[in-house]
Amino acid sequence: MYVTIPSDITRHRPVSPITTTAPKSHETHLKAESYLYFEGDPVDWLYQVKTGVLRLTRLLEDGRRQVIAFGYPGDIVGFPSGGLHHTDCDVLVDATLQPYRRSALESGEGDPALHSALLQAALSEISAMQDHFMMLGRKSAVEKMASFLCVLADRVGEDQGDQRRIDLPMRRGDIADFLGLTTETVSRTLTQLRKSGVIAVQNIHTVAVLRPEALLHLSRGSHDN
Amino acid sequence: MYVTIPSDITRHRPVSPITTTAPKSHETHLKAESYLYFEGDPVDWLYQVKTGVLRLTRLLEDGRRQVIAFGYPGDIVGFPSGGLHHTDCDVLVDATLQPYRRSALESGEGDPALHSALLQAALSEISAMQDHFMMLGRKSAVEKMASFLCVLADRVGEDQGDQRRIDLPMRRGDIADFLGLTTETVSRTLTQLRKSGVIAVQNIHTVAVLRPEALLHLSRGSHDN
DNA sequence: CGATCAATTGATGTATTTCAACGGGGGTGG
DNA sequence: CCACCCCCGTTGAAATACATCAATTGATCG
Repeated sequence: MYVTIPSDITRHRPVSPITTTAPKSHETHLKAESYLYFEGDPVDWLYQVKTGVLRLTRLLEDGRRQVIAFGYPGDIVGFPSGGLHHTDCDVLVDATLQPYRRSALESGEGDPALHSALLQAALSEISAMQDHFMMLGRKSAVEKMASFLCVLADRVGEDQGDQRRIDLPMRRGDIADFLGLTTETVSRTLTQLRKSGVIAVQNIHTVAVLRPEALLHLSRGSHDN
Repeated sequence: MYVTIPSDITRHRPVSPITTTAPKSHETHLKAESYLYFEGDPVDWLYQVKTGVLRLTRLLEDGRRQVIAFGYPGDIVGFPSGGLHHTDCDVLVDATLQPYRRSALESGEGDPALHSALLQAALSEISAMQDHFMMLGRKSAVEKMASFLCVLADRVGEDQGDQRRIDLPMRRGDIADFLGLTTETVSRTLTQLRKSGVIAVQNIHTVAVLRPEALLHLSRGSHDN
């Protein structure tokens, strides 16, 4: 999951379960805290997230970290480059994964539909990452947080009465490393959004969106509230 | 071209001319200032840059801009998502392009080798963009500029005596929008690098790397110098 | 040669980081 | 079962990197 530009045009990229002849039997279950793969590992499988949440990270020698993406249901993780993984990937929330052979993407012999679906997923990935560039490079802290919450609300928010509830299984530091901020700034920005009545923080891992339009405006940088 | 992490392992991703049966006759020539495609255009062709430099940009409603990438020889541009282009692309330096049908990537009928090469290019793209995330989200201005110059020196630098000459055909504002900075900061950072003897600015569009190791250290954030 | 636009440099402002202290929630061990 | 502890999140105060605003220089072109 990347922070794409909220726009009614680019709406909802196909979070489709890849429909294919693949047998459901091979589904993999992983517990929180466990690692799916490490940077440098050879890629044998790609995975589509069915349930749960993954975290893809990249580390700098001096300890600085970038959370590349969160893996939410529908996302496909593990695209190889030079046959290798280029991030670490671990599990934030117990997850169910549908594995696909790397060869299904790269050679595609066997199941053309699957091959095509994986290819399209890779291409969507590129596009989504481009949006994410814009966010990392050009947006302020509030805009980043608002954008992040918008995307989450849209993708995995759950209706609760008339407001939308968002679960944040990751830690503040993960959000920070995802958005290019510090934990302190993430925290401050959340309280700021809370105090301005845009969201409510029900507990550390749950926020509710009280004024969706306001949140969207903030994500776009409309400072005219 | 993205700002990848300079590492002796990840060295030089295959900037290979796609070797295939494709006839050279179809090469396209484009003059500087001209546009190759716009955001929203349907994708019919992908292009491998043979000579020249392209600029891929994405615009925000309020005018903020992100330069997604520069297209240097070896790079492939125009990966579709949902069949559409998601950036604008125009020409910085007169360019020669080798076009490939979108179908060569997506259906691959006809030329399996070409299909595979384009797919691998897309996958490298994802990996390179992940490195770029790290740069945008976690690096300081000096680190960004140093990284940028390192990558350029490595990819398109030309030996000049014992130092390496880099051509910067783009404007300062382009570099800024690429690295998530302002033109002023780009300018100041360049003079800072110049005054510290790491580079020499021969003219607005040409810098020479005087101390490559120092530049590399700076790009990594080694502040002990 | 003057006009124009980009790049540089300076002065000032500010958003975010950094450093530091505090508090709360959850788990563990006594 | 309670107490303690540890980690994480929050909040505050101070520092700073970068942006913003503004003026000057420098290049390019008719």
